Amino acid sequence: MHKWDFTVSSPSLDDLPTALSGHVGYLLVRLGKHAQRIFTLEIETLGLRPPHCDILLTLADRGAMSQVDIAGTLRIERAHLVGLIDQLEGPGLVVRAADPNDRRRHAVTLTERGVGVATQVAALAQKVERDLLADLSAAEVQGLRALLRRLAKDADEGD
Amino acid sequence: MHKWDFTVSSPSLDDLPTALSGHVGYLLVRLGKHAQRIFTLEIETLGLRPPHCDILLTLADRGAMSQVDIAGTLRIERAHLVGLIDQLEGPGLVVRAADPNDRRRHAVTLTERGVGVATQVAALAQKVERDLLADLSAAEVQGLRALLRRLAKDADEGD
DNA sequence: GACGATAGTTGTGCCTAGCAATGATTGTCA
DNA sequence: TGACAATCATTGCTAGGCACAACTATCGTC
Repeated sequence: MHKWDFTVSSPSLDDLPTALSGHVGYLLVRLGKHAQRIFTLEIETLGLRPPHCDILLTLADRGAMSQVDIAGTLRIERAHLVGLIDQLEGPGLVVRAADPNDRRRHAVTLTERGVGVATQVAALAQKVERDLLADLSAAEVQGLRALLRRLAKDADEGD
Repeated sequence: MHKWDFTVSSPSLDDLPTALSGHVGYLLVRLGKHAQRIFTLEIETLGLRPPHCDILLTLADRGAMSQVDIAGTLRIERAHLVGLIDQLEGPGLVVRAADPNDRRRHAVTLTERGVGVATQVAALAQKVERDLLADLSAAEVQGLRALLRRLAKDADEGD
């Protein structure tokens, strides 16, 4: 005889102590990791990881930027950015150009190919967004986004 | 003459391309990391890291649990849990006991000291929660929590 | 009693993140 | 003009989080 005849359902939120699942902070951490995970799987086919995509989308929106500016905008360490830009420059998605006004700076710019990949990334991000918010109404999504934006702004000011 | 007389304000959400800041997914990732970061700083004084606290709070709520159950509830790898339990057993916050019914299992239980620390952790979590949600009304917090809970539940079912 | 499944453990590798230090360049100020 | 602090990109080091494979001991099934 089986000791347990029912299949053990994957533990859901209901199994969590309210000391965890009742906290917005914990939910944010958990959902943030989940969103990161499914996005990572989605962009795997492009040979990119999340920070690469953040950089591509930022450059697509802003045009040329120095590495300090990119790092500041995306809250990435300058030091890490070096390798990330290298990995984007390898396949020819971005180029580093010397800034004539300030020879310490490298102006990072999207190539034509980079623009194309950025477009694909944006499409995949939209897909992830739809999957993530499938069960919410348009009004709920709008309200959620507004609240999260306020929290994010508060967090930025707190630094 | 200074080239820039104004101090460069820390880049906020307004500096982000809407391709990023307009996505709930991106906001969740960013806020999740932020919540994790301030909580980590808060519990540093206890010599603990976030996963330790998750375990302590879960055990405080559930009583004795096997390591697989803990791992399943908290979505932590069994393998990773081994070291975490070790680190909690070292200072005497939990104990591993042999389960008489199943000698493969180790029943992990809070010690008296563990119960005390779990209480401190819960208090710090409350503090972080207040800081994080300082600018939201009670009704907004409630609405936000409800939406996040639904998303978390969807995410669990999707696995 | 043989066999597959489960629990705990060990090890490996990748990604993320923070901090220190260096060389080149720039802006400031005496 | 020249000394000096600050800035930019880079390299190196350290550590946590996470996923996966493999091993041993034990359990449940047949």
